[in-house]
Amino acid sequence: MATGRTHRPATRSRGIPEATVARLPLYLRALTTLSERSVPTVSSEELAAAAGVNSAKLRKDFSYLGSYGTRGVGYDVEYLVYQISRELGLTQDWPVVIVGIGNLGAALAGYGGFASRGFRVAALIDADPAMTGKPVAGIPVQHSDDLEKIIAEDGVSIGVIATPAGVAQAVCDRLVAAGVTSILNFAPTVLSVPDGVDVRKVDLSIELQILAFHEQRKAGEELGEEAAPQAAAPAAPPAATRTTAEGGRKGPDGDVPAVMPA
Amino acid sequence: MATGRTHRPATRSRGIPEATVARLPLYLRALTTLSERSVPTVSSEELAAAAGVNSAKLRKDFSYLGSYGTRGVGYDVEYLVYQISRELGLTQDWPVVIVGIGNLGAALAGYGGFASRGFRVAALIDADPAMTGKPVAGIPVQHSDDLEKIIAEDGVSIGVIATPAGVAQAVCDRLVAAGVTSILNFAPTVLSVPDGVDVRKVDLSIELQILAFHEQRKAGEELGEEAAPQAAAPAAPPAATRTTAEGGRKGPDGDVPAVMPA
DNA sequence: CCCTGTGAAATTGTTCACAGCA
DNA sequence: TGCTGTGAACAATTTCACAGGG
Repeated sequence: MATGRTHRPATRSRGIPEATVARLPLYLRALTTLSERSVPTVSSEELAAAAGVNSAKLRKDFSYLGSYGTRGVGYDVEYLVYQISRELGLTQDWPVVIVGIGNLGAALAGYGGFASRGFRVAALIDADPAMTGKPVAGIPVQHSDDLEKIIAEDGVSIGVIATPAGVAQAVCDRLVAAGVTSILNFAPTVLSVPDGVDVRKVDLSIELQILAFHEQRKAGEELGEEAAPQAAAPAAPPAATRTTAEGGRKGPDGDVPAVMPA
Repeated sequence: MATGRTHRPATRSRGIPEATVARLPLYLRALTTLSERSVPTVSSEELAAAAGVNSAKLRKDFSYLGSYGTRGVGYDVEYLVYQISRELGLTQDWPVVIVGIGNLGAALAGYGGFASRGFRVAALIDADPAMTGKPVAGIPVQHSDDLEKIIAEDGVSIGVIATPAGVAQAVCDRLVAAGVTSILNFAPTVLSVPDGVDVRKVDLSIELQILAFHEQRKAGEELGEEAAPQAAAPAAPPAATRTTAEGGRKGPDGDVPAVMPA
């Protein structure tokens, strides 16, 4: 992902599959809920249901962490909460800076899920001088001139970018230069970072587009596909006439359910 | 994903791999940028770099859509923008409702990426009567009592949930009952929906936890793993003594780099 | 006998490498 | 000659199904 950074070259460390890592927080949340309800143990079936996955997958995932269950019984909730937390590194404190305190940055600053799981908002940073000193979610906003100093002083290694797309790469570069090695990017841009820096992206518009794709499919299945099969293709194909693409393989409707609107 | 809904039972439709669908918006964004700069054509190499993927993957992805490139030349930017937009269903208008107008909901309402790509914010809905009528991002907030009416009148099929976790399932149920078939969920809960309804989740805290995992790994590689290998496990393991898990397989440090702190 | 842990099979996704067209 | 399109090799992930401990 990101741009640099292949996978995890040498040092495959322990080798917990990435897909499993991505689900651990899900399990942890479900377990936390059970813990609050003082449920002592869960079966893989129950926990899987609560986390929205299937039980075989859950058991396989847990098998990468070790044998933490009891056959015939299930998993001890408290113990598992601890093990997963430790595996995820949540038993330690992670100071985080949020850069770009617009609506989104403010929402993130006030998001309970941050504080609850070992993450501490060390600083809110914004380039607008008018924001400086203004408290957001109880934390005073600092000016971006001090970014490097703040990161160094607090030993911040995780940065959240909630700025406009235009400045995201510049902010990213400064964060990385100052020592940040993990970035959560909300700006709709591809960030390029040196090897060793992790970037995760959250992109609202992409998620919606994926939904639209499936939504369109649903509509096309019920009826016989309609919704403007092709109003008017903006530019014609590359060079030559449309011949190639039209007959070449798929084209606008290669093998859709095909019913022909009218 | 979600809770119900297996994969896409019968009607495999055209069969564009899910992983490819998830990348199409990425390509589209890169292409749009090129289009704005009036670049006429791109090679798979260039486009891949702009989208942050490798070129073989990009070509393979495009091959599922059809043969839209020209050998020896590359892809026509405008034409490809159109083809991908159509494939994603962005050539039609998608009215969207956002439920829960807190900081996050407001950020979403004002997010440019929504309006720009065929998505139209049809309504903002909140349960707080004090919010009703108040304009957010230029759109007046409506009360959740009218949710069903709004959805029916505007023919909304995509809903965004930005409410507190506690009410997310209830909101989801109402949306689905009213006819919404795609949901983008920002609340930290697993939503359960009937078959045929798609749910995508965006979870800030999960992303951070994944970053923390990798961050921890990095720290553990440089030094010889430290950071409190296990301060004090909260509850002991299930029943019996720790024997099983400790010697059984992995336990707290099964095969970590192992250097022993002190 | 219930429920975990896990090999092995099935599926999905990625990368390679090159044939072939413009 | 340059770059797409794609079979085939490879890798990751999911699912099955069942051995085996409590």
